[in-house]
Amino acid sequence: MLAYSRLAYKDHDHDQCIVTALKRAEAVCVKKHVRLTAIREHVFKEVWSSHQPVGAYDIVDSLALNVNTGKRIKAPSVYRALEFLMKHHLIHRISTLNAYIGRSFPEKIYNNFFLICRNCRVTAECSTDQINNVIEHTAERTGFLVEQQVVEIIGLCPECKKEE
Amino acid sequence: MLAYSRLAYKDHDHDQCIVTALKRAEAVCVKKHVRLTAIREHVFKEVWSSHQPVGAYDIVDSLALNVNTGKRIKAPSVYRALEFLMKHHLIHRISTLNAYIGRSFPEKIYNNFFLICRNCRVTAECSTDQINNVIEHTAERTGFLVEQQVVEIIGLCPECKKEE
DNA sequence: TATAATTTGTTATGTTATAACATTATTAAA
DNA sequence: TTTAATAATGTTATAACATAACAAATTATA
Repeated sequence: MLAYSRLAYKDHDHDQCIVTALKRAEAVCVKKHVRLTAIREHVFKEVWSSHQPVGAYDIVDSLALNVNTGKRIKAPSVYRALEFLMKHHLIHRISTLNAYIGRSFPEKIYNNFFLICRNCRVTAECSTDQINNVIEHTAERTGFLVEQQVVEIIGLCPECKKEE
Repeated sequence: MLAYSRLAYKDHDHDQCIVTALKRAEAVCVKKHVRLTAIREHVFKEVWSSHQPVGAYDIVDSLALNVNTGKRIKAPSVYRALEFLMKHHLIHRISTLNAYIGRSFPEKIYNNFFLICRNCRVTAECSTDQINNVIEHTAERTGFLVEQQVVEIIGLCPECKKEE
């Protein structure tokens, strides 16, 4: 079965995406007894601000001022928040873009991959067991133990394909 | 069919790997009427100096002095050489390590992936049509046009697996 | 040889990420 | 409910990776 973040390619009420994602994140944090602090929540929302991966320094810039103290939030704080969000499987890092994107399938932690549009940068997350199986199977034959997968497909999304 | 760079995991005469790779690179350059200049050859050999991906600044450091002029080869020169080698499919960039590694299958340009040991960093290149097919097939179902693939598997190589 | 095209040198800077240590906030224990 | 432990954040500095812009030298071609 193939699941992917279809909304990425469609007009939609993106605020709703953010609200939903945030609710899920809150639930995860409650369940795990970890804290979704103000900074972490801000960073999470910035990551979720679109279906394009967001760079760490974009987040630094857009956060600009700490709402509580009026001080500028600096890179290490943002990276710490990203690290926290990664650790708890709330976001992904897109290796080929050095950027971060929200998780579309919080329940499917491992076998996901990404379709990254080289034109508009919109990035869809896909989830299918097939790719996982092939990777596991081929790796096993070489005696390699798979722990983590980075599968990033670069090309043209359905919208940008039309225009070429 | 699965092909992978088995030697990466075995004791072997690595100088032979370098010699073979260099010969192939020379042949490619002759065929394409492009120049494998001194710098490019040095960079190529450094990339091939082991079965672990090599960082650009490792190359800068190890090149140290230009054999011809006695001047230090600086980052831009190394990056240009890497760019050239990438363009002509003579090396790969490993996205998750920001590092470069020689191509094991010069003839198989697209559907390759990597098994990267998180312990010793030894990286084996694999070539199989299966993974390619799955990716193509799944992407197509979403209307996405695949142009490039980054498939990097992180885990433990056969040797390091034993020791854990 | 003159001209164009390619390659390299050089300086500076942009971009991404983390180390190290001080301070503050929160939680848990006494 | 003060006290101690833990977690989170602030702050400064720098490491690591990469490229822009322009000058000089080298190589190919007319």
